[in-house]
Amino acid sequence: MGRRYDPERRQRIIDAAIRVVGEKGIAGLSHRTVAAEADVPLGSTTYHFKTLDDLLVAALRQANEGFAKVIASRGGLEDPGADLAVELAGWMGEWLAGDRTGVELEYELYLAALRRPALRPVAAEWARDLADRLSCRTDAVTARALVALLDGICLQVLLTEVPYDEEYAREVLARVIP
Amino acid sequence: MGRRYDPERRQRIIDAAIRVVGEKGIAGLSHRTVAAEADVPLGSTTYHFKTLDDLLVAALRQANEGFAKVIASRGGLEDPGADLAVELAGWMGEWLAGDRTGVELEYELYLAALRRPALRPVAAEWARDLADRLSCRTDAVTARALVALLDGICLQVLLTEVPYDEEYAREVLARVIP
DNA sequence: CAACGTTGTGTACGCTCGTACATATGGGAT
DNA sequence: ATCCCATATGTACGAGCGTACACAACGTTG
Repeated sequence: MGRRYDPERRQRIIDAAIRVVGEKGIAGLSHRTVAAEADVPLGSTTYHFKTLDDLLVAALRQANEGFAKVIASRGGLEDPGADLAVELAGWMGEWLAGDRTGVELEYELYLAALRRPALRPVAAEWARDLADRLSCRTDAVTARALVALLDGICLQVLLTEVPYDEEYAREVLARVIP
Repeated sequence: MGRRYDPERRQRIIDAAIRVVGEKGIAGLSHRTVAAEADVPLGSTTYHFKTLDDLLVAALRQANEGFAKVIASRGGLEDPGADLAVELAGWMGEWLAGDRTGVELEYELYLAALRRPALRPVAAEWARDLADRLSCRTDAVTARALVALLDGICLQVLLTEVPYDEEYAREVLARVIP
């Protein structure tokens, strides 16, 4: 038979799932579509991931890791001298101005936790990680509030197609920081 | 043949769609499931709503109207003497403590706009309406920021299963209000 | 080298789905 | 009274779905 003992098979399936969700959304994700995208037979996807939720958990976790890497590479928010509101607003603008598919992918996976309890631990982990990262620069309550506000602002842009206004974001973020 | 000339047929289909989404989520919505829930034949749903997006638009719009009514009935946020942050935090706590199905329904319909452009105008309308309502009590920038923060706080509660902390909400909402 | 268990593969079953379409019905225009 | 057309209905088709399962390949272990 065909290719055997492919140790990265599982990883390639996750990558394919992320591409599929990015292109067609979670609604377009099925064992068959990932199989086709990853160029593996159907049985291979059902073997590695018994349910689609399992696959989604793996995909969301990997997407989060990629996102964390992007943050880290961009200075990492560690400079205690810089203005945090300015930094966050700039970073959000950069993110929203970039590849829209990637942004939608992240948020779709994140928001899917609303109806899929299996994804909630991963979503919670992600929110906590970001808050922890901000905690180096401010207190815990403010960090949580900043995460909430960032999410809310991003959602307004994504859901209502109102263009991102960096000055507005800077202004309201600054108000939350004591 | 069976029942004819049912002028409320369309409305009953929308009501059924809302019930279906509330119980099984958008993923469980189909012409067939709505037809069964509304007790009408399959052809009736496809006749009144050519696509599921059409049906979702109608459902989201109706859900928004119901929500607006709830706000209006609860004092309406019009009293200029009351503390706005306290009012909003209390109202959010009441909403999140109530029927979880209803809360999830609202947010699922709202967030679905991320991947369904057809829903975006309705989502935008809803966000604008709420901001307008708040504008009686504060300036436009603050109103928008409050909507974003409310959304972000609700999402944290819904996605991560962290219990709602009204005191925290009051505190950070107050910071946004100049 | 033989038995075994993990990993990979192909296929088929039963189900639900959106869609199309032929047909029926009766209110309103003429 | 007659015709037209929006409304309503039932059925059938093809596609895609999750799942199950028998079988193939090969590293590991004894």
